[in-house]
Amino acid sequence: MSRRITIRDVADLAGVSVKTVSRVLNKEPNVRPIMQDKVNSAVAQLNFKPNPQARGLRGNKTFILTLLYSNPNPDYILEVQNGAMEQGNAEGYNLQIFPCDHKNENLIETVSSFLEASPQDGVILTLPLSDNLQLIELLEKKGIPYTRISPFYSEHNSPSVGSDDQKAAYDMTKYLISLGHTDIAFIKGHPDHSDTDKRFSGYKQALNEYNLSLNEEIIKQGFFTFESGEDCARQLLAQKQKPTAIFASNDCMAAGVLKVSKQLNLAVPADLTIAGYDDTSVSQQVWPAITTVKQPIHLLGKMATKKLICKIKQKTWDEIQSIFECELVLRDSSSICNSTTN
Amino acid sequence: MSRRITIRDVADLAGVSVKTVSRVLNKEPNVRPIMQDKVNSAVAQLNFKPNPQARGLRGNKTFILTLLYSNPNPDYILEVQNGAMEQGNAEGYNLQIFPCDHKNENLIETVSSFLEASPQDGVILTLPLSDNLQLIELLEKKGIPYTRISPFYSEHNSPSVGSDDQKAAYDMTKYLISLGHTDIAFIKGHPDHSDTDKRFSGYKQALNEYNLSLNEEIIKQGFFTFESGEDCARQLLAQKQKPTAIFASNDCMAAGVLKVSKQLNLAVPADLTIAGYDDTSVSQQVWPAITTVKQPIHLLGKMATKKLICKIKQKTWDEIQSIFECELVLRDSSSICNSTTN
DNA sequence: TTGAAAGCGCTAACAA
DNA sequence: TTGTTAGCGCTTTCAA
Repeated sequence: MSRRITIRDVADLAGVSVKTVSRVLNKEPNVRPIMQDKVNSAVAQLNFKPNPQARGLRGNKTFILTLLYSNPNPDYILEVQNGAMEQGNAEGYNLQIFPCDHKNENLIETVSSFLEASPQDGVILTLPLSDNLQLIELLEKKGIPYTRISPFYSEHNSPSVGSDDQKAAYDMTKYLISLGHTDIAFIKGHPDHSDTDKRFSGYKQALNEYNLSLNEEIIKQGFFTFESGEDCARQLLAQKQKPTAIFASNDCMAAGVLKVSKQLNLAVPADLTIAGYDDTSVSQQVWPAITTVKQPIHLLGKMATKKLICKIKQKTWDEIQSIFECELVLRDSSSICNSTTN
Repeated sequence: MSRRITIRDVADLAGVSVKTVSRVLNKEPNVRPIMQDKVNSAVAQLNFKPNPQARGLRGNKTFILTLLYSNPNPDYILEVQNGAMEQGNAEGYNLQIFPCDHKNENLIETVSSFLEASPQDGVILTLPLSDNLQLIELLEKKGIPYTRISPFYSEHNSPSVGSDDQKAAYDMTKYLISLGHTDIAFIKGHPDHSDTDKRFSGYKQALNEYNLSLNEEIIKQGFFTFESGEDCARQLLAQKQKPTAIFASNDCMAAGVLKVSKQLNLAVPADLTIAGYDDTSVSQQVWPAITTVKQPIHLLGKMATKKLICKIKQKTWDEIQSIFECELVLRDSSSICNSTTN
């Protein structure tokens, strides 16, 4: 391994002072174009890359962003990671991850000690951490810039991005209604996730708009797990008047519903229409493939990172909260209602 | 935000020199216990955390490990990440991720420029990157310590960890044979992944041991994707003499097989036994749930990290390559062979 | 517009 | 065994 190229080497080669090189590298004003050219060509010639640690030490920066998450859905997390990476790298930041367990009693302590021990320029929070008030308080207290993905609470006036879950759930419900379904069951997500409420609201909104009454008997509390989907499906499909469609708040639970339907010899979609949410791989890999909602997860990761970097650089952004549209992905688990009662 | 606590504050409070504090922090020898106590209590009192950037700048270290991957399987990657995090954090390292695309023509350049721009102490490689000779050469040339997860090639004598894929595939095949199956089809994985060969070898080994002939007609080339599983299944199940069992090299493909079976009105497992590999979430969320092989992925991530840190610290490790056992996960997609021809 | 010098927080080399 | 000093590679301050 050869000796590291430093800013001094560049300065010597370009015949300028180190400060001038620094100015050019950091795009500071007040450098004559001639100087800039000299520096740039020296940089290129030596393939010089400034040492982030040295830059950080002096400027109290790290060029590291941390993604904090506690989410059992690998498809979701990986897509957020990819989006965050893409944007971060484009702007010269690296991405550090810190998976944690939101049910852990010592969460705050754990995160706090992590943040102290490993400095970073900013933090990205995903659900359900986005809504963890203690965590937000901690970040505020420490003065660490952060953005949140899909938060429910917006008191803190911190930048956030999200997708329009309510509208998507509304659209999906409307679609189910358009297929002729009137007994549309709903399986809610985990009460700790704020998504849960938004999706449920969209469902209610659509029913309301079409003058369908809200039937508490066909609204079940799930927990975003496959098993909870099964449980709810068993309850729903054991009722005298079975729903003709079940809208589950995520794909895992929808897959659970599909399993139970098959066990009960119900044909999907002929006897029962199923809809999920998230467009995770399982929704494509079961049969029939599940009709679902696709969130722009990659984009959320990207934009959260973009906003975070703006905040770090003290630049302003038009909107504190940006909401992106989801899209319906129609697959084979949904069809026109065949029920004789309708 | 208050001023950062530095080693000087600790030294002042403890009434010693900064070097003594440094010695205690780094567990260097030749410090009297009395001094150690003084320093430790000052550290605790001030809640002092050394600045990794400053330590790194001086010692040419970063305390950052990078996980390099290019793998379409989120369950796998996230589990590796978690394992690597767990071990890394325990030893004072942070984990940076760098997802890349192994099919990208500029992969080497991309990684190279990433490595130059963002210094780290070591790199962990997962498949298929573990077998990318150019990448390995790059790391060797730059003198960056690395470990590989599940590599096939071991020329480079670098530490690696892996699971015993051949044995697991052998065990699974033997299990299928024990159920009375003799026409056991095999769907191979992507030719770029070295896992593919190991799994196929295990299959062949078992057939051989039980004097079952290798029938090329029921061995198909898949690509680890759901669609390739479907394609292979369609070919296999269109043959005059259908296999009674299909062993797919991963769960995605097994899910594809399951879908096709259902489309063809074959009952699983009554008419067809299906086995997968990887124990990803999809294997549990389809119905019937798929019999599969569980790799100790979390452990692989952990051990790869542990070995990497040893290498960084120039400590030795007994074995250059550690192999861990997989386990069979028997679910509902496999049963005793009912075929009348047997 | 440019440069010299100081210093970010820590550790290595050396001195006491 | 302990302390002093220099310096890692960069940016900031201030002077030219």
